[in-house]
Amino acid sequence: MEIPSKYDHSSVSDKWYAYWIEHKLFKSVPDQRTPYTVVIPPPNVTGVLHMGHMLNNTIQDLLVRRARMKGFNALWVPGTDHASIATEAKVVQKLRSEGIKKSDLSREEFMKHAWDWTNKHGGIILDQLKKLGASCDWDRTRFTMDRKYYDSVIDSFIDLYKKGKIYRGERMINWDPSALTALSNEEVIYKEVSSKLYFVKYRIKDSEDFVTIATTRPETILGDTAICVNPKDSRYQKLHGKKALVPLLNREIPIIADDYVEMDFGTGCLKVTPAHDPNDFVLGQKHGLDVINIMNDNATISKAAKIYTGLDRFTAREKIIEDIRAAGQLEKIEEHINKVGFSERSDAIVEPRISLQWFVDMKELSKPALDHVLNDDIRFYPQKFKNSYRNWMENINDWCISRQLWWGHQIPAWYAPDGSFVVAKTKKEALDEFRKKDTAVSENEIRQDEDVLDTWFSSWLWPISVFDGFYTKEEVSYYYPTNDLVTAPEIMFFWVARMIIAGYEYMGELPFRNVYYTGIVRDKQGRKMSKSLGNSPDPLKLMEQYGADGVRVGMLLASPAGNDLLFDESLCEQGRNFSNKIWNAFRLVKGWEEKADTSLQQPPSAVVAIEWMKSKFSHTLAELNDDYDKFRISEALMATYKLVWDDFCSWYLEMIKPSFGNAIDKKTLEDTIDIFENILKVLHPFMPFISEDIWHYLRERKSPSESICLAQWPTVITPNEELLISFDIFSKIVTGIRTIRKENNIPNKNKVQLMVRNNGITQTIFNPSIAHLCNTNPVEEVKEKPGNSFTFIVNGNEYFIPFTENVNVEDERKKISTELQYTRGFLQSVEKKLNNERFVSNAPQPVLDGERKKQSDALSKIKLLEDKLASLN
RNA sequence: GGGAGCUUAGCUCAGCUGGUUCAGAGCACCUGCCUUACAAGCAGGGGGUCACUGGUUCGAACCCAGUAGCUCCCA
Repeated sequence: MEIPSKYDHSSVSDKWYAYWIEHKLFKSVPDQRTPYTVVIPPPNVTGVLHMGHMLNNTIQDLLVRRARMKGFNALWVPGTDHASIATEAKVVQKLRSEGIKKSDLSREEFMKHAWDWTNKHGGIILDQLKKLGASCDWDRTRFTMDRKYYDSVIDSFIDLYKKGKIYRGERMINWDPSALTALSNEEVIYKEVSSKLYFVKYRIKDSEDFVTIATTRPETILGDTAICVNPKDSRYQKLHGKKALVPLLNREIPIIADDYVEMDFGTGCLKVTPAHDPNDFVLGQKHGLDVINIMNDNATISKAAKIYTGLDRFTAREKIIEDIRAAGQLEKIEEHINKVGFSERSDAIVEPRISLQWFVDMKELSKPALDHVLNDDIRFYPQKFKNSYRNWMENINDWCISRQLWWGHQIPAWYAPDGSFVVAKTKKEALDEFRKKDTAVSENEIRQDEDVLDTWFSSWLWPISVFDGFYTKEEVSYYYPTNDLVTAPEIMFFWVARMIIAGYEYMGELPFRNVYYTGIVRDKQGRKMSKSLGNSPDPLKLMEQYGADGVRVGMLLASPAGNDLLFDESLCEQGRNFSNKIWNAFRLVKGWEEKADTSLQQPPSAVVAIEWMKSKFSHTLAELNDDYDKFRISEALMATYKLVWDDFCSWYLEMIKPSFGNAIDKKTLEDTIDIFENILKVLHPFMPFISEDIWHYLRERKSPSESICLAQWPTVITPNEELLISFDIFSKIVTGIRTIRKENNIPNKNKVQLMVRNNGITQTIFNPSIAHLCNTNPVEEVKEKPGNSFTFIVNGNEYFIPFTENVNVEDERKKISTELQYTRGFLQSVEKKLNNERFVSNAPQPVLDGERKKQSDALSKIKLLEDKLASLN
C-alpha cells in the first residue's frame, strides 16, 4: 500500500465526525459512572463562528474528550442564546430592507419574523463547531427560547418577585435612544472622546452677579433644578441659600451646598440635572430637588424643556450654545476629553434617563456568590480574576432586567386600567391575583407588560435549565453541578457571576467547580479581531487549509490561561506540520509491518529503547496530567508535542529503526505499536481527527466502541528513573559525536572509532544504540587516552574519536583552551561561595553538597582538559 | 477617580516553596545536509544587565520599598 508522504486532512475530518455522530459516541445519559459536565457558553443565534469561539470551544472539547477517556460519563451540552437586542436589531434591519417597519407589525407578526430568522440562522454556528470536532451531545441542543426554558425564566421571575427580590421602580437607567430600550450597566461601553467644556454664566437672582458653570452637555441646562457648590469652597460661600436663574428660561433654581462637588474641576460649581445624570439624580434625591425630564425616548427634546422641542439632542446642543452666546452668557469653550457611554449593541451614545423599569435586588442574592468564590469552592483560572470579581461583587448594583423589546421572554406582569399590577404566569392566574387584591377587572381590561427580560436573565439559568432543572430532578441531580466552565473574562459579571448567583438561589449549590477564562484573540499587531477591522481570518478557511487538528494546535500553542492570544497563521502551520510529523511516524511504522520477521531475535538496543520509551512516556504523562489538572493547557500541549516529536520520533524510532534493508523483529514492532497507541491517546484531546485516523490504521478496530474517543486514558506507571538518567548521558554522547562530525566535516557515512576512558559512573546500557545512531564501532573502553583524537566529556568521562586525516591540531587546541578557561572561572565562583564562612554555616546541607559536587566536578574536568591539551601534538 | 495585573532571548510565553530542572521552551534566526518516515524534514549553533534603583538575605528573576512604561476592569 502506498501512503502519501504528506498528510491529507481533508477527507479524514468529515469521515470521522460522521462516524462519531452515527454511532452516538458523544451521547450521554445518566448512569452509575461519575459524570463530567460542561455547558457551552451559548453563542448568539445571530453569530457566526469567529476566532474567539474557536479558542473557547477547542479548550472545552479537549477537556471533555480527556474526561471521556478517563472513564467519566462526559457530557458537553450545546446550545444558543436568543440575544434579545442583537437579534431584534438584525430582524428589524432585515424587515426594513424589505420595506417593513417594526411599528407596522403586531407583536405576534414580528415574533413570527424573528422566529423565521432564528430558524434560518440559529443553527449555523453550531454546524461550524462540528467542523472543529466539538464532541457535544447534539441531541441535547438547547435554546434559551425553547418552551421549557422559556417557562423556567418566567417562573424564576415570578419566584423572585414573590420573594421580594424583584421590584419595579423609577430609577436612573442607561437608555439606548436608538434601540429605544433600557440597558444594564454592563451593556454600556465607556470610550474616551474629545469633546468641549462649555463655561456658562448663570445670573444670580436679584443681583447683577453671575456664577460660571462648566458643562459638557449644555442642552441639559434646560433640565437644571439646582446649582451645587462645595460647602468648604470659600469662593462660593456667599451664594449659599440664594437662587440662580437658568439661562434662556430664567427659571429660578436653588443654590445648594454638598461636598460631592469637586472644587478643582471646572469652576468648582456644578449644575444639577437630576433627570439626566446618575450622580445628579442621587444629589437630587438627597436635597429634594425637582426632576425635569427634558428628553423624549428617541433623545429629542421634550415639551418639558419649553424650548427646542423636537430637536435632536446634539442639534439642541449647538443651538443652545448659539443662543447663550447671543445672550452674552457664554464665557468660553475649552477642549476636553471625557468618557462617554455607548450602547454595546447599537453603538448609540447612551442617555442616562429616569425610567420605570424592573430590577433585581442584588444585595442579599449575591452574597453566596461572593463567598464561594473567595473561599475557592469555585476556582477561577487564572486566579487573578478573583480580585476583579470580588471588587465587582462588593460594589454590586441592582440589576435592571427589563428591555423595551419584543424578542425575548415577556415580563409576566399584568396591569389593570388603574395602573395597579400583579405578577402571574398566565392571564387567568393574573385575574385570580387581581381578585385577591379586590381589584375588579375583566379579562379584556388587563394587559401584559410589553417588555421582555434582559437576555442574561435567561442565560443565568443555563446550567440548570438545560437539564430542565426547574421541573424534573432526574437529570439535573446527576449532571449538576457541572465541572468546568470555559469562557471569556469579558462576561465574568454579565454571566459567570449571575450563574453562580442563580445556582445558589435555585440549586443551593455551585453551578460549576472551575472557571477557565480564555484570553482575547488578537491579531499579530495586538489589535482585537473584529469584523470592522477585517483582521480576523475565516475559521472555516483556516480549517480547510491546515486541518481542524492543525488549527486547534495553532490556537492552543500560544494561549496561556487568561492571556490574550496574538494569533498568527503560522501557528496553524506549525500545527499542520505537527500533523504531518505524526503521519510520517506512522508511515515508518506501517512500512515495517509487511516485512516484520517473527524469527528475528530482538536486538538489545531495541529492548533498552522500548524500556526507556515506556518510562519516558509515563514520566511525561504524569507531567501532562498535572498540567491538565491545573488548566495549564498550552503547557500540556507543549509537553505532548515534545514527547511525540523529540522523544518518540527523533530518539525512539531512530533507536529501533532497523539498518537499511533489514526487517524489524516482531516483538519490537508490537511494542512500538503499543507505544504508538498511547501516544495517540494523549494526542487525541488536541488532535481528535488524525489520532482517530491512525488509530484505525494501526490495529483493526471492529466496533465503534473501540473508537479512540472511548479508549482508556493511559495510566502512569512508575518510571525507571535510572534509565532516564542513563538516557540523558547517552543523548549527550550522541550529540557530542554529531558535533565533532559536523565541526570536522566527517560525513555520517564514514564509520568512526569511539573510545571512552571511564573515570566514574557512566551508562553502558545504551552503548549499542550509540553505534547504531552514530555509525561508530562498538564503544571501546580504554585505560590510557589515545594520541591525536577529538575528545569530549560527558559526566566526567572522556570520549575519544581518533583523528582521521588532515585534522587541524591548532584549532582543536584553541577549542580546548577556551573551555578550560571557562571551567576555571566557574570553579572560582563556586569556591568563592564555599570559602564564605556564612554560606557554609547557613546554607542547608543539600545545597552545600551540591556546591561541593560542583567543585569536585569542575576540578576533575580541569584536570582532564589540561591532560587533553598536553596530549595534542 | 477607584481596583487589579504585567515588564525574562527578535516574537509569544514558562519559571510552582529564595538554592542543581536557573536563566528555560516553542517559534524565528544562523550553518550544513533532498541521509532509504518526514525539506511541512534532519543535524548542529548563536542569542538575555530577568524594566530600573535601592533594601532584606550567606544567597534574589523570585521577598520588600520606590521609579518608569504597558494592559485590563469598574465608575
